[in-house]
Amino acid sequence: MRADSRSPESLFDDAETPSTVIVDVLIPLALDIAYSYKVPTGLTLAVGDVVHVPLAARETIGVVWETRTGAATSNLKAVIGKADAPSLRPHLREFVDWVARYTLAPRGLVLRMVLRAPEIERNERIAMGVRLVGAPPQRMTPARQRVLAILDDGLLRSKRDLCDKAGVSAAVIDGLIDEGTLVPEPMPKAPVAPLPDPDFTKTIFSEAQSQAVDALIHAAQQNTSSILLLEGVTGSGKTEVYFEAVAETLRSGRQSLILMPEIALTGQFLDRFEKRFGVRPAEWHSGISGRRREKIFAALASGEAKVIAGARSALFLPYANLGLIIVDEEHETAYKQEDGVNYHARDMAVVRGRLENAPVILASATPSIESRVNAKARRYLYVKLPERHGGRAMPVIATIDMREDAPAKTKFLSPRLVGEIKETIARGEQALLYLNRRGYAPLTLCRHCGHRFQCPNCTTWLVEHRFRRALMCHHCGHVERRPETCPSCSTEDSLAACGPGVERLQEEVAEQFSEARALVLSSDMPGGIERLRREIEAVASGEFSIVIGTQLIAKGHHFPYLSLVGVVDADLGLTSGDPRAAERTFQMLGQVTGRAGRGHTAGRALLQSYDPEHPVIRALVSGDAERFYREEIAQREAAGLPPFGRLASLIISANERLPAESHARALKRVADPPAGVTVLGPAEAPIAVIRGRHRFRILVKTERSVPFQIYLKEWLARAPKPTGNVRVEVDIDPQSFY
DNA sequence: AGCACGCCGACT
DNA sequence: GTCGGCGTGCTC
Repeated sequence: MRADSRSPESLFDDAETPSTVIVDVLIPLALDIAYSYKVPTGLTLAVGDVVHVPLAARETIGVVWETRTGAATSNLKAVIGKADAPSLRPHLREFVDWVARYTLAPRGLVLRMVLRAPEIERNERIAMGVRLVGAPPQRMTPARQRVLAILDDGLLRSKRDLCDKAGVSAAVIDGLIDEGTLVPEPMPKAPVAPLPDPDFTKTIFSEAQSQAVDALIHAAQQNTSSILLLEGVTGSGKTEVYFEAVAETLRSGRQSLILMPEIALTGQFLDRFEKRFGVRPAEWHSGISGRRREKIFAALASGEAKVIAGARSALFLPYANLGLIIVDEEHETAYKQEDGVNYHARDMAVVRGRLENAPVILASATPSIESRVNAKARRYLYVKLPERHGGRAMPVIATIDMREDAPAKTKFLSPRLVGEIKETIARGEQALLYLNRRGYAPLTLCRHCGHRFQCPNCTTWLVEHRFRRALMCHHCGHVERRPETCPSCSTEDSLAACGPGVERLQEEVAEQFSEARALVLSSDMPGGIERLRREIEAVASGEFSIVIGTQLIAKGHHFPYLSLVGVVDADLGLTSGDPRAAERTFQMLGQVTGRAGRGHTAGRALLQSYDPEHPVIRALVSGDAERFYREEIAQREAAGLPPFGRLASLIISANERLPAESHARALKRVADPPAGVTVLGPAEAPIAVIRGRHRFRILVKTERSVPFQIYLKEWLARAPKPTGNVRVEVDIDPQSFY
C-alpha cells in the first residue's frame, strides 16, 4: 500500500492493491450521488440493504444502491455494518430514482421520505404472558382464586389482560409466578393490522354501480398496471365501489394502498371500511407516531399488512407486494407537497403503480382537468357513476342574483337566502353557510382619508380578526394590532371593515336568527384540531341549526340533518389570477353543495352571485359537469395554457433585505428561456415570505412532451448562476409524466 | 442534516 | 481587535 494515499491519482491506482468489494451508498441527505464505501471482510452486502456508514465525523444510515469490485484504496471509508431494517426492493429503488429525476430533487432527499418513516427499528421488546402450569399455591386467596379460574383453560394470557379480567393487581400474578403456579412465556406478536376479510359483508349494488364494480374488479385482477378514473357524484357510493377492488386484491393476496388527502382520514371512512371488511385498515399519516410507524413499516415490508389507508407519504412505504393503489378525491390540492421534494402524490401514485404492476384507481366527484383529459384521451380507463344511490335525489342548485336580490347595506345575506334558512330551521333541519374567508373582514380602510391596511411584506390587504383584535396577513402570517385611530390621518373611529368573513357572517346570523344555535367552523379557531373534530361530530348529530364554515367543511363529512347549503359569495375565487381558478371553484362548490340532502330530505343549494351567467356558476346550476370540462379545456387552449401538465411554476426566493435588486437578478435568469418554453408573465408580488425570503412565483409552459421538468433543470443549469442571496427553485404545478 | 469556513457588521 | 450571524460548500 502506498504511503501517499491522499493524492487524487491514488484513488484510481489499483496497481498494487488487491480487488475488494465496494458499495455505492445513497444517503438520505440532500445529495444526488451515492457515495462509495469499502465493504469490510466478513460482511456481505446486497443492493437495497440498509447500512450504517461514516460521513464526515458522524455516522449515518444509507442504502446500498450499487455493488461492484474495485481497487481497495485506503481513502475510501468502510461500511460500519448492516442496519436492522428490511432491505429496499428493486421497485422501490427504481421509484426513488424516478421521483428524484422527475421532481428535480436530489435522490437522497427522496430516499429520506422512504427512510424517515421509521426511525429504523430499535430492538423490540417481547411482551410476556403467563400460563397455568404448576400446582396450586400453598396459600389460596380470593384474588388468586379468580386468576386461576380464568387461566383454567390453559391458554396464554397477557398480564395486563389478566389483571383487568380478574380485578387484581400485577402483584398477585407475580406472586403466583414466584410460587411456580404460573409460568411466564413470550406472547406471540400481535398482528399490526388485523387481516381485512374480503367477504365480511356483501354490498348490494345498483345496476350502474355493478357495472363500475365489474370494471374495477377486472382492473384489480390484472397483474399489470392500468389507470382508471372513477368519477362519481357525491353520494354515488364511490367508496363502496372501490372497496370491491380492494376486496379482489385481498383475495389475490396482494397489498392495497388507499391514499387520501390528510384531512379526509376521518373516523367516518374507517367505520365504512370496518363495515365492509370487519376490521379497520392500518392508518398512515403525520399523526401516527414512533413505535406504531416502525411496526407498520415492518409489517408492510414483510407483506403481513394487507391494506393501508394513508396520506401522501404512504406512497413511499416499502410494500412487499403492492397490488392496488386508490387515490381518493384525486383532485385535492393536499396531494401536492410543496416543501422539500415537490411532488404530486396522485401522479407519483400512477408512476409507482406502473413500476409495481399495480392498477391505480383515481376517484373523485369532480376530477382534476388533467385526469379528465387523460381519461377522455383514453390514456386512463374511465368509469362514471352519474347518480346517487339508494334513490336519493341530487340537490337542487339555484342562483340568487345579488344585483336584484341585494342584501341591506353592510349585510351579506340576501333576503331570499334568509327566508330559505328560516324555513329550513323551522323544519328542524340544518343550514350551512359556506364562505371561504377566515376572519371578520378582508379589508379595512379609513373612511376619512382612504388609507388601506396592507401587509408590509406582501401586496395583500390585511384581514381583520375582530375576535383577536388583530389585522393579519393570510399570506405570510404577519400580524399587527388593530389601531383605534387611522395611522395615516390620525382620525379617530374612522376605520371601516369592508366585505365579509366568517366572523362577520356569524354576527349577521346572530342578528337575523337570534333563537337558532349557530356555529362557526374555521381552521383558525382556537382549540385546535381536537376541538374541531368534536364540533364536526356535534354538527353531524344535529346539535346546531346553522353552521358557518370555510372550506374545511367541504371535506367528506356526512351531515345527515343538512338540507340547505347557502354559498355566500359564489364568485369568490373566480377572479384570482390562478390559471386554475375556475376549476378550483367548480370543484370546491361541487363538494360543498354536494353536502346538501344526503339524509332523509332532498337538499337545496343556493349560490349568491353577482355574475350568475359565469360558466362555472351555470355548470353548477345545470349539473352539466361535462360541459364545464369541455368549456374549461377550450378556454385554457384559447388563453395559450396547456390543458394539463407541461405547466410549471418557478419559485424564486430572495432575501427580503435586498428585494428589488435580487429579484431583478433572479428574473433575468428566466427572462431568456430556450425555444419551446414560454414564461407567462413576470412575478409581480411575492406569494409569501418564508424565513426572511421573499418567494415569487412565475408560471412557465412548454410545448415539449418530454418530462419537461428535466428540460427545465438543464436550462437552469446552463443559465448564469445568480449571485447574491437569490435562489431559484422549480416547483412543479399540474404535472404530467408523458 | 450537521459542520467548517469565510465574509461582514457590531461592540465587550 | 474579536465575536457572532449568515451564506456557502462539503461530506465517499
